[in-house]
Amino acid sequence: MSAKQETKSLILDIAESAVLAKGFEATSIEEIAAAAEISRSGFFYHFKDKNELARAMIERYIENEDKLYNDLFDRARQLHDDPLHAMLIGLKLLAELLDDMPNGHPGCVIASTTYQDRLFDAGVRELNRQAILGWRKRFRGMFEEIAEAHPLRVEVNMDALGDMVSSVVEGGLVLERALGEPRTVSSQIMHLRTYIRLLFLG
Amino acid sequence: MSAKQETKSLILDIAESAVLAKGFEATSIEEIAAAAEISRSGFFYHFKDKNELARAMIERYIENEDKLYNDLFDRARQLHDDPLHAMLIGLKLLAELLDDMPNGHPGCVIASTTYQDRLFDAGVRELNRQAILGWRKRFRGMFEEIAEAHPLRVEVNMDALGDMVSSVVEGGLVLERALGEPRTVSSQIMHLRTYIRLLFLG
DNA sequence: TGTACATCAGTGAACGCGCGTTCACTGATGTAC
DNA sequence: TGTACATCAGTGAACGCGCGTTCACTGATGTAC
Repeated sequence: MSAKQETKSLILDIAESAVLAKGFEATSIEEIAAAAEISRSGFFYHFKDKNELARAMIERYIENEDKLYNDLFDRARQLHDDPLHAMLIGLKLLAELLDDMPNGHPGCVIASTTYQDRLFDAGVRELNRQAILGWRKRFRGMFEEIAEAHPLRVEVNMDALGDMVSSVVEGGLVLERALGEPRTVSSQIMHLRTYIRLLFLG
Repeated sequence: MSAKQETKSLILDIAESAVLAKGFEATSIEEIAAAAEISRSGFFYHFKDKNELARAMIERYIENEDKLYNDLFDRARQLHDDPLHAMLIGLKLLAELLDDMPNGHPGCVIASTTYQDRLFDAGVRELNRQAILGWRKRFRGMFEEIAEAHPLRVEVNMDALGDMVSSVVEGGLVLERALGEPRTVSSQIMHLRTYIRLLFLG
């Protein structure tokens, strides 16, 4: 990575953690620049305005999460041939990964920006929407594959079942932050895991 | 309600919907005052500063939610004697209530302020924490009562099960806002309902 | 290898604007006698 | 019932500050010949 891209990436790191702590509007370019050890005008060499920072930050967050899910469920699939057990292993790995974060998970950029969406243009809102829809599609596909091997014991809404993974993570993160209890998200994921097991195995 | 309290309540209504749309920092006293048809200094007759507005807004939100849960699960209990079926009815009523909101649920004040918690003092953060702990206690108690009549078929973390109601609502609201699909939260609640049924009845 | 020029990754000062908050004041309503 | 005073629910002007953004400029590094 070039020096330029390292600075840009540093700016995005700083911005992300500040936005998760205070929200986008309350995060000033001054404080980001200071933390990155450049001047305020140096910031504008990397981003033409604050909205472009938001877009870059969200795009990067979505890419990182996608990669995390890819790696994690690929690995789970290598550990077990059956799609249901691979899913159960994947959820356990996800719970462990979230537990291993020293100060708890810092929060989700999508949740934060969604709760401030009138600050952003339609492009940013569409980015968030597509991210959630992408995860719905990913997990819905996995659940459909599971249902072929293990017929569902009750009728359920498959889109909503696909959404459930994102929903449990988002809900768990809100509670984890509000409570200050580090293992909150992972406990919620373990309940989701129990639900999946009961749904397909009884 | 006195004219004074009506104005105060109007200010809180306006502030709540603005905060849910843009976040607290981006919501100016000027815009709140304008919408309430008073002057900026008129606002300060009702609240000594912006932080006091936040506290009042959050306190009122928690009281309203508590009352909603009280009414809803009291009514469910009147409809069925068995605590499990009362819970299942309560969750169905909750899902219907959320579906009946014309433009989708506007979002949760606790989630919004929790994702901006560095803006507020420790008192406000403690308020949010106690709200979540209160709901944990409420639902954990209900699940324990259910477990006496219907022994659990798998071992689960009861605190996390109590948290699940809040978590599903919070997660569903994030998705509902991000997607712009009105029935998202209620679908998640229906999955929670199926889980509860499977957990206690199989 | 030396030199001229271009590009890169910024700096520093200045801008106009909107923000939260204060303060002296005010007209309408309520209360005491 | 009339009047004096107090309280209520605000107003309007002013304040200092920090914000996002612009712009002319700069020293270090890269490239062409």
